[in-house]
Amino acid sequence: MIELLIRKLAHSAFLTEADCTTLRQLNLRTREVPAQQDLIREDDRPENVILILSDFTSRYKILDNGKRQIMALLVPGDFCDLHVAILGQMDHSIATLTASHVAEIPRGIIEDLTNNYPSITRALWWATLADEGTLREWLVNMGQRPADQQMAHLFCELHLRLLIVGLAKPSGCILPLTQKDLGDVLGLSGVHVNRTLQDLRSQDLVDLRKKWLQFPNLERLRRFCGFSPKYLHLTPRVNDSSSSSII
Amino acid sequence: MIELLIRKLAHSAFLTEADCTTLRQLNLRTREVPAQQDLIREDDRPENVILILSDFTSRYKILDNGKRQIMALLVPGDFCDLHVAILGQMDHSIATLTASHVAEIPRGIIEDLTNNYPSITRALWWATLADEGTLREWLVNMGQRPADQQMAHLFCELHLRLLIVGLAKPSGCILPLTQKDLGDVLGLSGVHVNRTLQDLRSQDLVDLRKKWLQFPNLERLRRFCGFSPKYLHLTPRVNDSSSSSII
DNA sequence: AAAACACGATAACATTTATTAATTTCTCAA
DNA sequence: TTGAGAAATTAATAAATGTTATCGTGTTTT
Repeated sequence: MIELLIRKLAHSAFLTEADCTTLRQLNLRTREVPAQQDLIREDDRPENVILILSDFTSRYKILDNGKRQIMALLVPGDFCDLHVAILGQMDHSIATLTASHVAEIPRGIIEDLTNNYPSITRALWWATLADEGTLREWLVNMGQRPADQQMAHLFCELHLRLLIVGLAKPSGCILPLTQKDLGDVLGLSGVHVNRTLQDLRSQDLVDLRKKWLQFPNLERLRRFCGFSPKYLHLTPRVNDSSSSSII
Repeated sequence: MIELLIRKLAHSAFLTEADCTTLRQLNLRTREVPAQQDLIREDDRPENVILILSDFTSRYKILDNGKRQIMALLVPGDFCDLHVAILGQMDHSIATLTASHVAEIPRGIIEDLTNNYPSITRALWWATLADEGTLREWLVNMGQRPADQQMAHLFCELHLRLLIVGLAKPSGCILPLTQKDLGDVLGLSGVHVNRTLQDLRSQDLVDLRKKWLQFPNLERLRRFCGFSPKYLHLTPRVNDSSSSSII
């Protein structure tokens, strides 16, 4: 299971073979969490760091008026709360969208890693900073792109992030969100998500059915929404022919 | 000038008196930058860390279609790029909005601080993480709040951030942005910014004229937009009566 | 002082997106 | 297998926001 994390961090340009060995020796206890369950709640002071191992998880906030904004989608290999250690208190919640497997890593293990393995530390930093880049890109997406391009952009991003951890095909990937969930990610109503999805489909850009996202023509899709993955800060790995062509 | 930074970091709950002394001994070289000038450009690999000393600066991205999204407003006491050291390459640009004073801090000084002063290090971490919280809140703002509340929320945030560094009055603060700039922050057209501003004014919530933001009734404004500053992670300072009531 | 220019205000109109509600399809549990 | 609930679809209408264009005001430049 830790392989997911290794595959992801391999794109940071910092991880060495020795680091991989170190990580593989970690003994992770995994557990299954039902759908729509909070992993961490606003105001919590989490003691452990949670690593997502399967399915999708969301950072979200719910406003006084009952509206929900999803601020991040976490996919396998992502950490929930690597950064909260210092802050102490969560200013938002994290919940599964579907039933998921997660690992809880005691904070002590993380501290040991950051104290003794500088390149792993740098890789973890990199992961946090890539998350930040993603957050900024979502803001750009929401502020400046029309609904269809915005949605297409999100799909391109998720597809690439899943490719990196070996969980997508070149032609498509899973998308276990309801249209309402998607709306809460994009800041759109569920009805408009539906309309937009059909619009993308009619343009032969995206075909979403039964939680599977299919891209008839990925290149065209990326051009359509101006997707440029620079903000994910991926470093192509030299010794992996399959991933060198992804980006 | 470093006092600005100290005042800000004092809200992190980590800074000691000794830290303040350490910071005061830094010898900063400041320079003035004209309006609308890039401090850092996309793809740069900045060698120094830039600290804002006066006026407002923006993180932004420009899309293929020419639209600009401002992803952050930096106010005096904020760092531009504390985090890019590891990432290496900027995925966005930073530009002044009006003529500004900034200090360039050699990376070596930052490294010295983080190597030898753990509580300063934690305070710098805190600043980065508060930035992240702000970014998330902007996303919530854009996705779920109508234009008037969204704008009011931005004003409440800026006012509080300026209060912290001693640059605002309880009743208002400076806002050196054009309506177009505001639109690029909020994801609204310039025309709609104008409409919304008048709307807020007619509700006696905000009065913006000549770059000065006046709040006839701050409490009502905060209630109007559901402003809750938890996401800024401010720790009230015990020995400062003026700031303890701000939050 | 005059000219050029940026900014703000206003209006008319177009477009996008939200809301509500009704209907169908799908999924999952009994 | 069936029934109940969730999710997706569709349509009609309303509301929010964008676009374009014009005009006035103030500011900077010459």
